Amino acid sequence: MLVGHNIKFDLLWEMAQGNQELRAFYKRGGRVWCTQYAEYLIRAQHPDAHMAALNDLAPKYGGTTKIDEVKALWEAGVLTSQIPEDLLVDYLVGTPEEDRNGGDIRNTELVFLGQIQKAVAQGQLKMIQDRMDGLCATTEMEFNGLKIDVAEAGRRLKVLTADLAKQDEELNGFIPADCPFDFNWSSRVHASCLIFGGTVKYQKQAPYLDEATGELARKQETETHFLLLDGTTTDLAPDDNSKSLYATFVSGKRKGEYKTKQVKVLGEIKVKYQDFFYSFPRLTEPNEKWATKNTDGYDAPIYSTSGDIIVELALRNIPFVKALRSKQKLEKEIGTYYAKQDAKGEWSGMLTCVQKHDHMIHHKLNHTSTVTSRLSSSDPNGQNLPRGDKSEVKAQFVSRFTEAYCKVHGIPCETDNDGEMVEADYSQLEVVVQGVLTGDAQLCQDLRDRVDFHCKRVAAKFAATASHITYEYALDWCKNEDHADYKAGKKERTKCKIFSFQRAYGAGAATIAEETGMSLEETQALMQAEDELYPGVVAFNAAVESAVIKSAEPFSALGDDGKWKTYRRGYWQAPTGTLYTWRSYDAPEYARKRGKLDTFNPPEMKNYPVQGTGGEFVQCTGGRLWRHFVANDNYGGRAFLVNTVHDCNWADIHKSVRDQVCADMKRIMESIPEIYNERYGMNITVPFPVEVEYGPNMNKLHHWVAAA
DNA sequence: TTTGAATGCGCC
DNA sequence: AAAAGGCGCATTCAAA
Repeated sequence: MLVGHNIKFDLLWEMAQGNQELRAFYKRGGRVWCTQYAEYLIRAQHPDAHMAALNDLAPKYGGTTKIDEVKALWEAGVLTSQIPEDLLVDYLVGTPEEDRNGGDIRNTELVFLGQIQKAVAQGQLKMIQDRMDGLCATTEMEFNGLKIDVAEAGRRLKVLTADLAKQDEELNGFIPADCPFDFNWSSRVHASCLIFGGTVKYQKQAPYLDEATGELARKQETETHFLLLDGTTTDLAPDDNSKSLYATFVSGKRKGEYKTKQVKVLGEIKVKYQDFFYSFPRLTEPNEKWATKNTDGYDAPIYSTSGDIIVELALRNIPFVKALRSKQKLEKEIGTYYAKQDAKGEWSGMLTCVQKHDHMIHHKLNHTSTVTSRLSSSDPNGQNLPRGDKSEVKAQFVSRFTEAYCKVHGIPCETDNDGEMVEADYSQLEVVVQGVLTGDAQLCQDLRDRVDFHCKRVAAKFAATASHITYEYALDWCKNEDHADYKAGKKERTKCKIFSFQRAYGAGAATIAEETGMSLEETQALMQAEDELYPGVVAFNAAVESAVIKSAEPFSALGDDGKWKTYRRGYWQAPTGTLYTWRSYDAPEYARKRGKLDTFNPPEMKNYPVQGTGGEFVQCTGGRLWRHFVANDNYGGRAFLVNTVHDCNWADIHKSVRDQVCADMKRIMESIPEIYNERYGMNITVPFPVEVEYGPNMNKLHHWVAAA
């Protein structure tokens, strides 16, 4: 076993050096243990344990703190190879006084040994081991990286930029001609004032009154004047009539020359930045719930101009809102997923992460940054790329198996790019996980029957209200395009789909009614039907809540009002061993009156177990996938794992291994019941169906079907 | 000029 | 009588 703190860093270094021993080590069953990751899991993903430093952990496990000298050199940008060797040795294994049994390595060892004890005591060892293989998988994904079609990105960026210019031109026609400041449609203040009326405060350089004189302030300048005999001065040059009034030198080197004097005079009118106000008339009535915390120049509320509000305004025939919505979308897409230069010339956006020499992006997959044990991604975030129905960004993500690449690596090649991208997704992962965790008999049966949950809810909704319909009828109504009233059925299904997600995680009837457009009564009826249909879910949520309250310990924290108060922190442990923790928050006013000062947040308690366990399953099978790829030498260098997004894995493959890779990914990812029933003694009775897609880029994927 | 809060939006 | 959750990144704006 290789043990290290944030070991991904060291593994990536070794891989970049071309260390072949590492692969051999893995092949013979070698494992890793990251003390940073283990600490995070042992502490139930408590925010304090996110990306913890070894320096902070070591003293808690009987170790020492790092030698500051080395740390200081690193922070100053000195390369390790440039640091004196004896200093590095002291840093790594301790000083001679410590018998060379100290330093970073001893600290890591102490932390590791302590963590093993804790993990065993808390029933977390298997879970941590499985996640460590998942860590190897993401390390491999980061190392492999994502290939970007830079030419395609450039073409798309040009099109988007031209479109944006068009929207800007249209929008600029709606700025009042007398607007005295630089109107910015991206400014929430400007947009709100223009649409809903309001006063923009802007700064401009302008003259001002001098407090001492009451006159316009002016610069002071000095001028050279002629001195007159009466002691006054003048800027007029002497002429024949006036020269007798001017003073002259009567002796010395300058004898006969006119005397001069430096005098202070009022110069140009001074200006300074001052606040000015410009009011816009109201074009349309704002909804008071759109008010933000911000105010305009006269302290009136600024209203949100976010996407959904702009969409709502479009129904009111406001002439420019369509262009404004287009601009918002284009700026988001260009700025976040392509590239943009700000006023200072700084570049931002995803394309700034593309390596110039090989057009690869090596994104980060972070294991210790969420409270639910999910992964996060950054630099760039590979987990929030716009979907294909929204944007073409994903078309930039292509295969690395170009003709040139194949030539270098001795892989046969028939076209200019023989590669394909593969995405393997769990279907409805969180619903499946809810079945596993709650054990609800009906939910599990429905999952085994591969029921369409949204259609089932459509049926339940109508069963609970006036007209009764069967599940079979709902299925036909909502999904059969030939059904006489298919359009209405599809709409009903969409509403129920929104309902499902909101309901599952604790949204209130009011929120759901608002979101789905259903009436409050309709929503409540559906919620009740749901509880009756799946009583195990209700019981499970109650059990989590009672475990949290039972385990809760007090702690102090700053409240919303800036005062230190006592809150509670409680825990719940999943059957896999993963721990979850929640803190309480200030109770609402009515509860405080009855002496209840703090409460736990039910939506958080409902959400973490499902979201976290889903993430855990994906990481576990990610580890299995990685082991499989290692054992097969990445299919002879023809397939690479490259990304994971909460319920899916991506691979970059040569088409010659497509069927094999797709079949293997599907089989391994679907093996969750076998893994957890054997290794964890669980009793999972529901399938984890995986759909596999492949295609020339991540925006053009087709379903893969196993050969008969 | 830098920093942090607020807002908004991309994904699951 | 309250409550979908989890992220990362970009922009604006006010304060330091």
